[in-house]
Amino acid sequence: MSDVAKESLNFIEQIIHDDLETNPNITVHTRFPPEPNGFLHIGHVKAICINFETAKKYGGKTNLRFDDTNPLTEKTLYVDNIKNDIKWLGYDWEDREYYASDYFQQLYDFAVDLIKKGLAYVDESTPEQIAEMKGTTTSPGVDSPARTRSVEENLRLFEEMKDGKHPDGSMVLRAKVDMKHPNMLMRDPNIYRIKKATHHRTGDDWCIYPLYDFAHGQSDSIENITYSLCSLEFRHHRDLYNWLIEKLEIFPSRQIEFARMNVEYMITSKRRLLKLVNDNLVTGWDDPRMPTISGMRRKGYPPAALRTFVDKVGVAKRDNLIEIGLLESCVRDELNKTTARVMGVLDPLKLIITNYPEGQVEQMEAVNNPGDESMGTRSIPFSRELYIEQGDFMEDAPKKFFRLGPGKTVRLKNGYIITCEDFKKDENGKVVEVHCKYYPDSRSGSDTSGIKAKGVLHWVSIGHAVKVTINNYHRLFTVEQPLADPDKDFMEFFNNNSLEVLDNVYVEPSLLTAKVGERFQFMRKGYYCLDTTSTEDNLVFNSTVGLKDSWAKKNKKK
RNA sequence: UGACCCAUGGUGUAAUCGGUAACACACCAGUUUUUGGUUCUGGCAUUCAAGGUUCGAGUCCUUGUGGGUCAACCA
Repeated sequence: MSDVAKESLNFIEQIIHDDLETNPNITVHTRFPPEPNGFLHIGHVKAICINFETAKKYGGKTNLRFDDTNPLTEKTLYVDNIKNDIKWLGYDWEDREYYASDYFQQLYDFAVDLIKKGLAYVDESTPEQIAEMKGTTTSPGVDSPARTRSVEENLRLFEEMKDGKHPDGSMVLRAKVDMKHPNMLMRDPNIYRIKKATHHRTGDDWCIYPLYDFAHGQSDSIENITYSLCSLEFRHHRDLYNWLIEKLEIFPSRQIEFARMNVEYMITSKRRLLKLVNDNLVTGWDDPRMPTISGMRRKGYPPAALRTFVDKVGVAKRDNLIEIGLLESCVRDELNKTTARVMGVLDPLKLIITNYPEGQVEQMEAVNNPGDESMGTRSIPFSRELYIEQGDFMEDAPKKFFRLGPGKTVRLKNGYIITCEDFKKDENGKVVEVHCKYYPDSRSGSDTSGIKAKGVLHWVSIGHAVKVTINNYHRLFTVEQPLADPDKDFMEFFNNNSLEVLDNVYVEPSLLTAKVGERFQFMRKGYYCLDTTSTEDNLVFNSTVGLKDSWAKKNKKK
């Protein structure tokens, strides 16, 4: 059977596919170009995956290049974090770690070349004057008086700029394109400015720095990037990108733009995320509620789930709002396959098995993952006094409630079948103790009792359980699009209950050996990940995502 | 009162010389299940609008409508 089932290509792959047909010798070379001025977030994940995966698909390469042309905002600390995040996501740039700052001399030479060609000039107009002369989207701009300066003078002035003979902001180098161009970015864009600041890598070697439009495309060219894949908001820059490549006569990299993704309940604006951090509304950039890679990692999202997510989101050019459910489904799917099942009781209720011998302890064998035999088994202590969930007992249980209630019978997972015979309440009427009898011949794995129990409950043995802390995380915002309403500040939608700490949680003793970052499925509850703040005395688990809960959904509907 | 980009189900994407709407998530119903998890099965849109070209249009043309982007010595 031939597998020529035409695989559908996204529009970028289509372009590459067509290029390859005309010229099979093309090596697909992409790049991921972050500015090291902050933390990577879910939006960057898409850019990373697209650049790396596209190259991989065509046997090409992807460079990591730090776009560090603004010394005021960039730090080596961010460089290290970014590299760590990309590695964690599962991508490898091998030895191709580059910096725009590596090209400062080359870029300077390009600028000199442009001046010599009569295509760039030094302008000492103020930012206000330059803005004024730009015109508007509906009216053309006017030429700056500096536009007619001679090549010689431009050369001299530009060199003086480089030599630090002029103060910050006193003049800029502009490309001479067209002040009447319909694309505002083509109206003689600034390409070099003076900044007497210490650069995180080049120190004080330079006091003039290229602007984005004179650094990005040129760096792409220098690195022989064939496809420069970026998000749609750079569309208008492409005209300049191509103009500069043409005038400089350098390697013709091609920029292709795709739509960035918007995810429900998430924001990626650095300024706004910073506010959450500064106002201590989250514990930091790696708070598990944050949309940063470090936050999602700490929350327990597996890198493979993020990659699958981006793949399922696809690549196109239209505006989109991705349902958070898609992300969570990718996370669940991955975690379902890879995590060990354990039992933990989040809201304990004491259960006494009245006919079970006092002091007796049995080790029950439990399968770690019913879908993956290779994950093995473990043993769990079973005894007379256990904890079950408060929510698993109801005094007046409806018929469809497959859990415990007076006279009801259930199986204790990996244990015995029990029937409820009695319960105790405190002075407030709250059930505090449930009494059951068990059937000795119903032990898991060797059940000869013939009793049927529809419900299955998780539990822990009180005498053996480990008390831990759980951080239950909920959405950071109360609406899908906190930024959608122009009349309202996004903080109006901040969810003040996004963190719920449970400190009366008991888990099976096997969890004592859990490692930070390790992920588990707490049966019937959800997925949890051991947090970095865990200590030997107190394990802290972060909620990653809940299990699908059709019972809760059904009840909610009523 | 400009230029550029976009418009397929609830959501995100497919439909590769125009050939009769596919996949995933979500949802609904059922199946399986010592997790109300998982599995499996079935159900769920005629493609923004109006014209036009054509035997045939989601795909081409025209005109609308709607949405997005663009004027930092930021990237």
